[in-house]
Amino acid sequence: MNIKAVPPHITDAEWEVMRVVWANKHVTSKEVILILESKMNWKQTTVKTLLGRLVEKGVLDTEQDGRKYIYKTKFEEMVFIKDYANNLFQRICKKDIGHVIEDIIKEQTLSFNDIKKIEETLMNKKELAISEVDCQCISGQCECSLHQHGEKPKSAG
Amino acid sequence: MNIKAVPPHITDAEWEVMRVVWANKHVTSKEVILILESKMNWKQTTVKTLLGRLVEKGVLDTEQDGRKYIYKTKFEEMVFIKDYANNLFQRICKKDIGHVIEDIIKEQTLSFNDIKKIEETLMNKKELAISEVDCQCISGQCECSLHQHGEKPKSAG
DNA sequence: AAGTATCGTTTACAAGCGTAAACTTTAATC
DNA sequence: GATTAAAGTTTACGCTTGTAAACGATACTT
Repeated sequence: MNIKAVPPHITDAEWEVMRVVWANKHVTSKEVILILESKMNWKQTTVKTLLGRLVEKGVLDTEQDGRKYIYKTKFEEMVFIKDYANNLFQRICKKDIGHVIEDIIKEQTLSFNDIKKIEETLMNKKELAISEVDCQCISGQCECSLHQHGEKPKSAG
Repeated sequence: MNIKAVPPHITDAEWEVMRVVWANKHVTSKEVILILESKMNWKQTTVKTLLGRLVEKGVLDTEQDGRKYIYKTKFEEMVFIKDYANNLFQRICKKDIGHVIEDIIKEQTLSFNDIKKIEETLMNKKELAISEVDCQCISGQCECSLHQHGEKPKSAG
């Protein structure tokens, strides 16, 4: 019964470090320091602090190798990405999700192949589609309650 | 030359308050307090503090009405949603954006109509599609640099 | 063996955030 | 006009985050 584990929360600075860990199967602090030094302009100890916090939080595992550590992630990047995305969709009225997805598509750069893949995903999604998404906001936190039939008001002028 | 203004950063707690402001054209602190009291279990002053900080940050405008204020937003909800979404896409390799969008679609609940709209958006997007998205990561922060032709490695086993 | 370069660990410290008590002002009521 | 209730303002306080300096332990060098 694989409970979909919500990963620990990581901060922006920690995310930068994690990208290095994800891109390389395993890393040492030195490697992370070198990779991030120009992008982030961090002192060495800053990276070390962040690695330490990530270990504390249970995001990274360490394996000793002489006097140094090899750091490995315990969570795939996608877990954090999904968490971040879910976080966004939890802040909005469920009825608006489709609209937000449209907006994302308009905003981001996509290749022909990306589009093809998304189209396929959408085709499959039709099987699971419903006729109307249920707004799950509390009254007063979205506009749905202000009118009858679930549709959001277009121009409440 | 409408510069796309990045809105001030608002915190999670502030976002809860903003949802009330967005849902109602304008609100008083009392209204916000009433609307959020059961969901958030906040004391009255907590809401007042948050409203105060939002005004400080320039997210809300006030208009005095006797001894009380009428609060109005200076930014539409969509501005913050877009900002949040962009924030996500800035943390990942550009080549993965399509994949993440697919994932979002799989994960979220959508109506037939949502799907239809997204399909239309995708159709239009084809005009702007490119043959290959350029990874904009620095070397060491994504896997693209580990091989030749832009395609991400499937299973680097 | 002594010196030095490298790792990791501890401590630091200001700003931001969640959450609220205490205080002040002002409008409404008796 | 004095009292009270309702708004806003000030102060608070512990935790998190970004960013590091200082310190201690250890491995390589001479």
